[in-house]
Amino acid sequence: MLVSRKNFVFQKLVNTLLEHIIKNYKVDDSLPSDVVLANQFSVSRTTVRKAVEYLEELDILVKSGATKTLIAMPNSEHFFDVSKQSKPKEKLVEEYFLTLIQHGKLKPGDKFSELELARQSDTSTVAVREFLIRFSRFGLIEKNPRSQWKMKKFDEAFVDQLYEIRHLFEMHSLSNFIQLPEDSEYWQQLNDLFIEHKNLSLKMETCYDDFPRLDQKLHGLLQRAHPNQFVNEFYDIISFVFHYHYQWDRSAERERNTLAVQEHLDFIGKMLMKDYRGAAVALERHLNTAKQSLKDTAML
Amino acid sequence: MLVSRKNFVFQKLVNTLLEHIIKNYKVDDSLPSDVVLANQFSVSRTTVRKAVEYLEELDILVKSGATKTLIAMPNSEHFFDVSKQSKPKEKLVEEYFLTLIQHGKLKPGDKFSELELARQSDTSTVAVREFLIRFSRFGLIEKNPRSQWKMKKFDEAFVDQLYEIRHLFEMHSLSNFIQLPEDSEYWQQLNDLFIEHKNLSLKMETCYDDFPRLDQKLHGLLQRAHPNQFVNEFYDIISFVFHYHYQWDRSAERERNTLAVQEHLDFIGKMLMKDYRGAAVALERHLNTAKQSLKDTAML
DNA sequence: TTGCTGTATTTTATAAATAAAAAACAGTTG
DNA sequence: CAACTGTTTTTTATTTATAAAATACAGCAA
Repeated sequence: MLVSRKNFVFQKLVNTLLEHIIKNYKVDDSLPSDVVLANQFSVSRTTVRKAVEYLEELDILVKSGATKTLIAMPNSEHFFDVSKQSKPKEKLVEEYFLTLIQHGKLKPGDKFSELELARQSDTSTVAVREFLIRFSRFGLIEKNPRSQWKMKKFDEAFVDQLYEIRHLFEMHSLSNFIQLPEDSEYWQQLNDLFIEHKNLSLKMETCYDDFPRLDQKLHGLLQRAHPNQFVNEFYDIISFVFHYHYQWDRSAERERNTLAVQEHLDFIGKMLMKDYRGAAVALERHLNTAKQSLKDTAML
Repeated sequence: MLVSRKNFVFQKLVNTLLEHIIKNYKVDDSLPSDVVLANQFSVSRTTVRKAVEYLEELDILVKSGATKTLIAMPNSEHFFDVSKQSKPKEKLVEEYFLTLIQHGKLKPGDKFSELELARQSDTSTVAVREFLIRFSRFGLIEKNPRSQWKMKKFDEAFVDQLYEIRHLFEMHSLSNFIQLPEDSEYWQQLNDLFIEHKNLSLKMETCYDDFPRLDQKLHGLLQRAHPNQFVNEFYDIISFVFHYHYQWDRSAERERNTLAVQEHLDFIGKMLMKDYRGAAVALERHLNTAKQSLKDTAML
């Protein structure tokens, strides 16, 4: 099972090179130098050379000194079958791990082993380890040396602290947004978003699961208007925790989202009317609802 | 050079066990069961067994079935020499890496290799890798697959965003502190801290490098009064970045700290007088000074 | 010079092997 | 049956080996 040690970068380069040739060259044309190709496709020259060598073997081009002359157009046979190539390790682990969580196989307090994860997700322990270290910044898992990883229990203090920061950040974003000049493009975008919310609220019966997208969009807009990498990173945590807990309790999802859309509408509406105080109150109410509903779900 | 693969946990347990015996037992006493010992010293029973076996070899105790009888008191010869045991890998890497940074060997924009770091710090690439991943949450390093790590360049936007959050958090901490009941112990602690600042300000000529400790203490106090893990983590970043940049420019350190102490005094003083507005203004001023001085140093 | 090729060296990613430690299992005894 | 011991199985930590890719070096030609 040496699949993962295969020369991915090489194969991918060959494929892009073939495509590139088909699109931009014809027989008898000559290709740019190694260095140019390496820069163009963001790989090292070593890889370019190997790929060119390979194309020579395929009788697609001939190389003599500095010139690479195209002698035949590539066809579909020449491409590497990339479909069977599994995704990047990191993605594999992540997907598998999140699936476990979403299916409730890993609940707060549970322990799990790196080795097991590696086997199940068809990756190496190293990949697993690196993912878990990265993931641990969400504050949902922890480990002691020589001992297994453990899902942290999710106590009320955690939720309170999380929402305390969220409150702080969103109020801050709000106050920044309000100060945007009248002719800023973001006001238009906010208006569009208001309409999107309005539309969704009309067909809430069927499309209630479309809300998270809008929620994401609203946050994205506020972030673009006044970017801050720390706020952004924090929001990753928020939205993960959010998913983490709602994934296995969809019971009240429609009601939850219906309410949330209404609160968003209220909030955005007040903003559009430049009613800062009103918007702040609406936001406050929204955050409180969200916090409470998270608690209700998580602390059963 | 198999040093690092040695049985650290085992040796440490033997030593603590010997100490424990000297302190609490005498010849002919019998020791508790494996399980009890394992729990008491937070190791697995496997390790306890190996340690007990080892003590038997040393003729310190005899085991027959369930009873472990002490037959001789341990002496200093029996202890493992723990001094030659290098610290935990993680610490080693961390120290070496931070030293590099502090000596200006790694400046923004520089690249460095895991292998090199592993060699220099006398650890494995795995340990290095794990440290770097963990460290990357500070946002000071980054890497692309198959490529080396790189010190991020430290632009003005980063400082602005950092201080934007700091501003938000510290104002929040302030407003929380002000709301503490009159008889809260924290007011007393704040008062003590005020006096400490006052004392330091008198001998600033010589003890100016004592300021960071007080700064840390002030933050610690605010955090204890109203704990929030996210704020805390963020402050780690702040203080790291702070060190990262001042370490190689101590030129104006005394003036910087003298000013900072004055600003702290102003700030704490206003708090003690319950002058919320005044304290907020003082804090604002302090943060601006800090930000500006960081920029002056970092953006040379 | 500059920009290229060919070759050699380094480094990262990955696998496989193994020691140390933890955890699970199976009896035994009071 | 509860608590223990002796034994076996798993798991983590660490090292070593190697393929893939990136980088550095040396020399050549315009």
